[in-house]
Amino acid sequence: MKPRVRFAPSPTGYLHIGGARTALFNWLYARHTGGTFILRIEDTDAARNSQEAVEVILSGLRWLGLDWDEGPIVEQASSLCDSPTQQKLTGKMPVPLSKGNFGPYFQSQRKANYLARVEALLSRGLAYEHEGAVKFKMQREPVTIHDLVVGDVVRKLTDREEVDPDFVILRSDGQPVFHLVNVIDDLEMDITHVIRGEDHLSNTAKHIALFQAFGVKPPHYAHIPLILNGDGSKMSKRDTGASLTGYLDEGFLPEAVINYLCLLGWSPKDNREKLSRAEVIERFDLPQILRHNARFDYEKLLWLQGEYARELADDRFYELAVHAFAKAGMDTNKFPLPYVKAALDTCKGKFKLFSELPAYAGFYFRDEIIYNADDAKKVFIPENKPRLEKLRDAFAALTPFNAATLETALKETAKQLGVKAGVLIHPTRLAATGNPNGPSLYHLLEVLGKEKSLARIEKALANF
RNA sequence: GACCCUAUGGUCUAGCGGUUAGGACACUGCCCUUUCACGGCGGUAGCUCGGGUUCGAUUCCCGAUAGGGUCGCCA
Repeated sequence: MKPRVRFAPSPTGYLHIGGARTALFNWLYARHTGGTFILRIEDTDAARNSQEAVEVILSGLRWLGLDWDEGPIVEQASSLCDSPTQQKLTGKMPVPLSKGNFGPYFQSQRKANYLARVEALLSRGLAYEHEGAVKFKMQREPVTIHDLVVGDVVRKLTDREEVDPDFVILRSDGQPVFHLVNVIDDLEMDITHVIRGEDHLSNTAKHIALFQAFGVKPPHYAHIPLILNGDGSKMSKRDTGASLTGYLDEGFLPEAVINYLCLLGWSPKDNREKLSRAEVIERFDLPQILRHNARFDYEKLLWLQGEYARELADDRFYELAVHAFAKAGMDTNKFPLPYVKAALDTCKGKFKLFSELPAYAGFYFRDEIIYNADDAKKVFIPENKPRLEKLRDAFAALTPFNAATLETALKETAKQLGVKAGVLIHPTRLAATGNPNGPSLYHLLEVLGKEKSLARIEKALANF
């Protein structure tokens, strides 16, 4: 039988990076084994449940490219959309729809099942009413959990459970609780493998007992280690970097995020770090999952981001770049397309995050150049003024105004002045871009064109 | 507090009784580039501690310590 695995998030309005990793591992296992990946929305908590909150999850998974075989049906959304909440999942759909033969995949639509199951437990004496709620009669003996990652775990009773091991499965307001619905759905959806965070390991004893009460063999469990903050503390909602959406907003590439997430808690064991999606699917399996928690290393993610950013196909690179400028309030559409492309070509491979791009190359699309104060103090000095004037004259005489002629002219001028090229390069760069670093000076001037370049040098001369 | 999981450089990891303990990120030196980035060649830095088992432990066992998790009418 082909594995049936599921990712079962609850719509809280954001998708935790650890949740995304759990989804990824489930998806990878399904794809590796040729099994089925199921997305189930655990929206039993009506207070927190909303269409927008569901959409945060769906758009997050879509952005990562984690497609599900069974689960909610959604409209296609642009992978570039920044705010998932702006996307309309169900503008026309009052009730979320599902695909798959085990639906619906929203727990809010499955309540009758839960109540029937509770009735069955009640009638068989396996549960009882207590202060208006229904409690499950939990066994008093230790439960052995056969975990595919951790191994056999004998879960003994805690001191509290020694007093009362039973737990509520139906609240006094009639709402079923997580442990119950989670088990019933896994059971009714024929889930074969439950891959989830290690934070569920202790509670698995309850789940196993519930499966047994329903007379069904529990699924295989695989508890994966947690993702911690860089300082080793628990990564909670308010920590920066905890939300998947944040990475989208910062201009990360989904392939970089996916690749990095794979490396947290799983290893291909052959020293490979950068792996394509197909390579990971081929190599991924439960035994290679590690048992200890991993700290999130933003720097390493950034490295991977740079790797993928450098090899981006031109079309996608332009699209993402234009989008990044638009987000920063700069409309590149006001400029001729060849100019925009030429400008962006000088930046490719030189920056990592698209959110950096407006600051890195904004000078191409802005008339007002704001000089970096520290650098201006260093290079806009009196002895450089006549040098820059001489260079301006040399540039002004250039007939083909391109990178090659600019370089020759600059070096020739430097030679005549008896100074190193850098003495001319720095003030010129600052005049043209306002920054001490950026794309190749000669190429950037070529893109800017003779008129603009000379005008900027002229303007800088007034600042000495 | 009880119960559970875990422990290799700063971080992610390879290792599965005998290795000069390997790789990657980060840091750093040099080269390349008269910016930045990329690339190339080097470098600093590691088996948490204490007992066992063994001829021999990073590796196996026990304990301690540390970190994380669970003990809800949250999920």
